[in-house]
Formats: sequence, structure tokens, C-alpha cells
Amino acid sequence: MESTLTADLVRDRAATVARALSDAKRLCVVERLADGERSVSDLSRDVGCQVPNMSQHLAVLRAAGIVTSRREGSTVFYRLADPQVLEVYRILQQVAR
Amino acid sequence: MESTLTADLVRDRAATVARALSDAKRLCVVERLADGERSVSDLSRDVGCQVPNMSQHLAVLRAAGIVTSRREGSTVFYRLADPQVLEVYRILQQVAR
DNA sequence: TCATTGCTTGCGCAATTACGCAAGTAAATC
DNA sequence: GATTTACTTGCGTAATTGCGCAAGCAATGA
Repeated sequence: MESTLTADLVRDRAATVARALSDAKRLCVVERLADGERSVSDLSRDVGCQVPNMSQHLAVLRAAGIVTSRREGSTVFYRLADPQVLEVYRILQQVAR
Repeated sequence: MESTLTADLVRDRAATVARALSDAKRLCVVERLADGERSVSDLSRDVGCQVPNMSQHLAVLRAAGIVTSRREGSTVFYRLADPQVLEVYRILQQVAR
């Protein structure tokens, strides 16, 4: 058996992850990071938005535990924290068609 | 190769599905519907919200193509349109932990 | 130390969202 | 036809979100 309290927590966390994936630009970031880590400015250019905007999107993804970051000199690289997010995205696309 | 136009469309649709799953109450609905179809009032009671609120949540899920409805007399039954959404939810929970 | 590069944070605003409540529609029963 | 049951839709509001822009912080180099 499972208490409704933990069930609620699991749902809330899953909802947070889904929320982080509910934006086209953030999904674009996930696609880019599938090939490996990238800097904020790279992602900003790829997605086609300003750097502060990208930084905020990355903060949302990080808060959801989808990405992690690493600083190398003055550059910050982001990468997928869990490759399983790609599996989520893949099935998401199937459901979406 | 694939045009960026269709890539954008695919992302937008996937984002819409993720958006529909980004609410704890709607995830609760998905859980309930995993066992089969249920009426709006049933879902309303299970989730613990008012009927109009549940109706709106179901409208969001339907707009995303996640559920379909069937009227039997004065009662409307909802069910999952695509069982794959359960797979999305399952992996979503793994990423979320 | 000062300037530059790369990123984050704060702020204001427009748009979207979730909710309660009231009103409207649809089907069954009287 | 009128009432009841089941659901949807409209409306107002508080909260959240995405964005641009300016300012701040960290690391490198002059």
C-alpha cells in the first residue's frame, strides 16, 4: 500500500517535470543536449532567443532535475541530467501525433 | 531531412501534451482512467474538486488528444485516447525521483 | 586595476492559467 | 411541458509564466 501523501508528492514532482517540458524552446534545448553538453550562448543561438531568456529556461529545466551545469572558465555548459528524459520526449511525440 | 517547420510543429504538439500533463489533478485523472472509463462526477469526487473545474481539466486533456468522451444518457464517460500516455507518465515519474 | 566576455538575476508587463460561482444545455423522469 | 440530473460554458480574479531590458556577478586578459 502507499499513503496518499507520497502519491501526492510523486504526482507533484512528475507534474513539475512535465511543466518543464511544456515549452517548445525548452524541448528544443533537450534536443540539442541529446548530442552532448552545450554552452548557454550556443543554446541561445540555436534556439533563437536572447541569453537571459535562455538562462531562465535552463533554470526551469534545472529546477525540474532535467539538466545539470558545469562551469569551465567563464563559460557554463549544460547537459542532460537523466537520459530518460529523451525517452519521455520520444513517447510524448508519439502521443502528440 | 526534415524541414524546421514540421520540427516546430512536432515540438509545439509535444509541448501541448506535456502542458496537459503538468498538473497534479490532471495526472490524477490519468491514473484513474488507467483502470477504464469514468464519468465526470466520479472523477470530480476522486480528485476532490468541483464538477466545473473537472470539466475544464478534462477539456485540456481532450484538446491535447489524451482523452476522448462518450455520452450515455445524461452521463459523459471519459477514457484514455492513447494508452501510451501511461508510458509517458511512468517514465516521467522515474525522471522525477 | 580596469575592461571584456559569459552568464545570472531583478524588474515590469502582457498573456495564460486555475479556480469558484453562476448560468446555460442536454437527456431522463414525472 | 416542467423538474431533476449531469455536464459544459462564461465570467471575474488571483497567481503564474515568458519575455525584453537593465543591472549584477564571475572569470579572463590587457
